[in-house]
Amino acid sequence: MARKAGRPRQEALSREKILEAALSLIDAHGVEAFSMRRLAAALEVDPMAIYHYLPNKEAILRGLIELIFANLHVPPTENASWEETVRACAHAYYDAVRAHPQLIIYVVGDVDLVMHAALSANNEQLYAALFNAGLDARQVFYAVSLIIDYLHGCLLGESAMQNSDPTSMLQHFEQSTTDQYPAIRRVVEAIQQEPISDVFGFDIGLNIILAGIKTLVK
Amino acid sequence: MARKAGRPRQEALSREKILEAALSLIDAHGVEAFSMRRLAAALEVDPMAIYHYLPNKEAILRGLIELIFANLHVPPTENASWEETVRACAHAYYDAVRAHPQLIIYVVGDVDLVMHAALSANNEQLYAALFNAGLDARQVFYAVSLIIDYLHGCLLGESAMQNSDPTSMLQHFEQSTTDQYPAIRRVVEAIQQEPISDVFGFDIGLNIILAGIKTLVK
DNA sequence: ACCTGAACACCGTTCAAGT
DNA sequence: ACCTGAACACCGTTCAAGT
Repeated sequence: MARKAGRPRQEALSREKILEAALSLIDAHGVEAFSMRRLAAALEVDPMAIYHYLPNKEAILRGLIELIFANLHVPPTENASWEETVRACAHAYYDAVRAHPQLIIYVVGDVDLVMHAALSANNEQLYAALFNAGLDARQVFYAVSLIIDYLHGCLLGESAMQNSDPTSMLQHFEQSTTDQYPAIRRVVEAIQQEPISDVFGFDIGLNIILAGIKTLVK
Repeated sequence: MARKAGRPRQEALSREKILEAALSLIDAHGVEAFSMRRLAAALEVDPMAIYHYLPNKEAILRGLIELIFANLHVPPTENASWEETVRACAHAYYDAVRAHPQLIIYVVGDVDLVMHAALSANNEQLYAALFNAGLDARQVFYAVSLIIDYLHGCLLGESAMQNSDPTSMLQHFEQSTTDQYPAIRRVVEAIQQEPISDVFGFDIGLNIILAGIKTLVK
C-alpha cells in the first residue's frame, strides 16, 4: 500500500488532465490536427481510456469552451463610469476568448455556454452599468446582444485573418483601386496611405456602439 | 456521332454541377454529413471523378461561399436616405448568407471572400451612403467593419440557436432569476413577461449602430 | 481529357475482454 | 473502476490504370 519512493507513479487519468492536454494540443496545432487518437498519444494512453471520462469528442470541445469561460474575469469597476464598465466587460470577454484563438469558432457556436457566460456573475456589473446609463430592461437586453454579437464577429474576423496569407488582402485592395467605384476607392486609398494600427482590435467599433446606446436614453 | 433519341445521355460532370449537388446536400443534411464520398454517390460517380474539377474538399466549400456571395444583390436605393441605404445593404448581405445557414461558419471564416464581397460593386452604394452621412474615408472603413462584424455575429448566433434545443435556454433564464444578481434578474424577468418578437433579427442592433455612426459627424 | 478502383493513412466509436 | 485492443464503418486523397 506504500507509495514507491523516487519517481512518482504515473498520475491517473482524469477529466481535468484530458481537457488540459486537449487544450495545449489545440493551442499548438489547431483543431484540425486534434483527434482522439492523437490526444491519447499525448496522454500516453489507449484512445479508449478517454471515453471513461468524457463521452465523445464533442464533449471534449464543450469542456474546453467551459474552461475558456471559466477564465473570464471582469476586474472590479466601482468608481468607473457606465461606459468604462461596459468597455471593461467587453474587454474581459474578448481577452478570455482570444487566449485560445483556435477555439473561437466553437465558442461562438455554443449558444448555451455563451448564454451562461452572458448571464453569469461576471456580467452583473455590465447589466447594472447599462441600467445606470438610463436604459430600460428590454433595451439592456438589446444592448448586451449587440455587444456580444459584435464581439463574436470581431473575434472570428481576427482569427480568420491570422489563418490567411496577408498578400491576398492587398490584392483585393489594389484590384479595387482600378475599379470604377469612387467611394470604395476613396476608402481603399486612405487605408493604403495610413494603414490601420495593429491595436485596432474592436475598440473603435465599441465606441460607436456606446455612442449609439447613449442616444437611446437622451 | 448522332445523339441517342429518348432519354438524354447522362450529362457530363462539371464544376457547376458538383457545387450545385454539394450545396443541396449541405442544405439538406448539414456540413457534418457532407463528404466527398457522399457527394460522389449523389452525383452517381466515382469519388475520384470530382477531383478532376476541384482539387479538394476545401475548394468545394470555398466554391460554395463564392456562390453565396454571388447571390448577394443590393436593390437600387436612389431616393433613399443614407440610413435606409445602409440598412438595405446590410439586409442584402444578411439574407444572402442566411439562405444557407449551414455554411455560415465557413462564410465568416473566409476573410478573403468576405473582403471581396465587402469591396464588390454591390457595396459601392454602402460606402457612398456613409460618405453622404458626413464620415471621412477612415470612419467609413470603421463603420463598414463594425457592420460586417456585427452581421457575422448575428448570423452565427442565429444559426447556433437553431441547432440547440430551446429548453436549455429557458433553464439559464430560470436559474438566473433565483440568483442574487438584481440587474440580470430585471432583464430576465422583462424578457419572460414579453418575449422577443420572432422578427427581431438584427434590426434593433443595426439601429443602435446607425445612431452611433450619426454621432461621429454631429 | 475524363473517369475508375484499389490502396493508404487516417478518423470516431462500439464492444468484449482484461485487471 | 479503469484501461486495453481488436474491430467496424467511415473519412480525404494518391496513384496507376483504363477509355
